[in-house]
Amino acid sequence: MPAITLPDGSLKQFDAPVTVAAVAASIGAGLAKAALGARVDGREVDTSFLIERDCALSIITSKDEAGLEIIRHSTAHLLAQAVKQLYPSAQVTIGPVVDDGFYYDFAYERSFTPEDLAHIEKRMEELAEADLVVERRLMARDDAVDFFKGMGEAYKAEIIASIPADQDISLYGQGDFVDLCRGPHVPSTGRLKAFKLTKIAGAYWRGDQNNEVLQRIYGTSWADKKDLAAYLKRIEEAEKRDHRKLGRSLDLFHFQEEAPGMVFWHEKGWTLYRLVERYIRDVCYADYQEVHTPQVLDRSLWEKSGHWDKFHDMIFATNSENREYAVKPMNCPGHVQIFNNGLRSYRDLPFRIAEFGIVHRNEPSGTLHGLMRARRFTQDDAHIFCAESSLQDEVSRLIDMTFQVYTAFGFTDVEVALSLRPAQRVGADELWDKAEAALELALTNKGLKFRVQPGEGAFYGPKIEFTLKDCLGRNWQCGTVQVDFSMPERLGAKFVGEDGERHVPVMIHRAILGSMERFIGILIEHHAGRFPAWLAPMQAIALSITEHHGPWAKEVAEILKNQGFRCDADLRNEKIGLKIREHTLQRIPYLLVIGEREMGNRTVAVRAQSGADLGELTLEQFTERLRNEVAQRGQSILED
RNA sequence: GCCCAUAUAGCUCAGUCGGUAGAGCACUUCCUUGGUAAGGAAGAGGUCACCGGUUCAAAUCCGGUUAUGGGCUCCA
Repeated sequence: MPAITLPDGSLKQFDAPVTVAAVAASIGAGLAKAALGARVDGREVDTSFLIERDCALSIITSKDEAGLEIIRHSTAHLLAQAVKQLYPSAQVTIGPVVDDGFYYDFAYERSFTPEDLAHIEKRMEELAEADLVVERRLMARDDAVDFFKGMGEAYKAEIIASIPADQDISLYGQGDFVDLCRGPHVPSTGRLKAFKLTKIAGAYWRGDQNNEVLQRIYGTSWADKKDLAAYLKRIEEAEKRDHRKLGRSLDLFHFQEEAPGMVFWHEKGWTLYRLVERYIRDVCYADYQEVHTPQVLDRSLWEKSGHWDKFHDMIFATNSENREYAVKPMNCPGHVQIFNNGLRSYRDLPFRIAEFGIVHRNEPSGTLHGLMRARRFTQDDAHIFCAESSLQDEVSRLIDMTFQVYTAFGFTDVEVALSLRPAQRVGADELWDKAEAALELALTNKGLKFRVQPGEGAFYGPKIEFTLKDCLGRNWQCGTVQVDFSMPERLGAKFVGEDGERHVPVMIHRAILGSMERFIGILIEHHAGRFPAWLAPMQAIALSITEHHGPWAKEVAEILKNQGFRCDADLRNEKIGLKIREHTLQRIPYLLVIGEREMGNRTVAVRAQSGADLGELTLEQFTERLRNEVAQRGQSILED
């Protein structure tokens, strides 16, 4: 006789075991229609689930995030069913839910084409239209293995075989299709109303590049057509902020075939770059010695550091006069040379050196991605040589610094991860224990949420990683703090301790932005090219209404430039409407319109990026406003 | 590096069945001297990414290379 507690606290009594669907129906016809699944004492189940005991129940509908996941997961099954019907020799593998959608991986003798995708989608619509009932059943593991093997589904059988032997396996069937699945799923395929297949891609079986390539089909699925349309619109809008598009339209940079993965910075892009660089120099290098080390170093140094062994595939090597060189892929060995140049005392620690270090890495061709993943990039790199005892304090300061900087540039959505010791590593376990504990404690003390990634650390030490998102929500690692037990030793770094003996320092590698290029790419997308005044390559432009007003427009631009503002004048013989349109599209923060009245009063009519009319201002009034805005950079520096 | 797709004027893109290339914007010149998101006219501009093949004939079909885009793997 189950007594069911509903989310509002009310109690429902039943005389006999009931299904979730029946409970939903007893509450209301609308809910019965909307129910996709339920949470029974926290566990997600289907609407067909039979409730036999007292429990807490909440019905899941498409309004819940969990409901959307059920819809997406079921749409993945619908995809698999359609593929099996159209291409019977295709084998199914896995089909999980991802952000905003799902994918399904198939093994098939050829690649799917965009035309195939259209056929598949059409078949999915037919299957949804048919409103097939989705049924769950249990099977013993070994029986399930035989069952799928019998169907020729080798991959499924392999997956099931890796599940512990004593566990039962749940299968979901709809029409002629059966799939291994934990569930829950929608009660029938008619609940899937708004989906679209979006792309085809290759993906390695079990994510291992030594395995065969499967055909992955991505799709998106929503509660209704309106949500689907909104999603597609959102993606379309996001694509407009793509830094590669804005890089061209705002004349910031370009790439070309002769230098794949290497940026040609144009004047405006380089101005932005230098503004970012200046900020980092002011804020992050204050307690550091800024240095600069050679771009090309003898190969033997890279062999000694261990980089040659580990990274020679991506090192650009060169030789000249019978010597072999490597273009530096990292700055650390160079920095160790500076530390080693002279005898260091414990009194010199922590010894902090920083460099805007230009590195070249011959990244695999398929991984390049505009500014985000380049072959030549600049790290806001620094290395701290310190005693083990000050490790935690240094790390703690670095975390503060990282958040201070991200906040100043307008980023609040920062993900933090802690990567721990990998299987292959150097250094004693006690060292790793201490270093991992120091990093973890530093993060915990800040009250930060972070993801722990076991086995993901560098071979030389654990690391903290900070990631930011691009316009399509893809994560890019930017800042990093890494502890290194290996390189100081390998490259002979030593200091004289209080005891008069030589000791090997611990080395911390850290970058706040990570890569200037990547960070600027994300910055462009984050602001959609509409930079705050302190970052805008061009802060204001004086627009003459007719050629007659040119002299004052020119003078305005000169006066502002002399005060250190980034300003220009547009004196072309064009209508003011055109000039406003063009410079608005160029995302210049302030347009200074100059006509008869302004020339007479020695003023400017100010129009903001937003289109807002700020009225007629004297140059003193305007520059005060601009100066205040630029000073916000300073404010974000001061806020701790 | 792997899978798929793409590459036509400075940019965005058409180009049917294989018959030697088109638009809009930008550019140049001229007209227009104007008040908050495109004034008008004319002109110029392409070895259809590159290399090879098929064909009487290739932007178009086939193969290769390079680059780019989306994923995978890897990475800041």
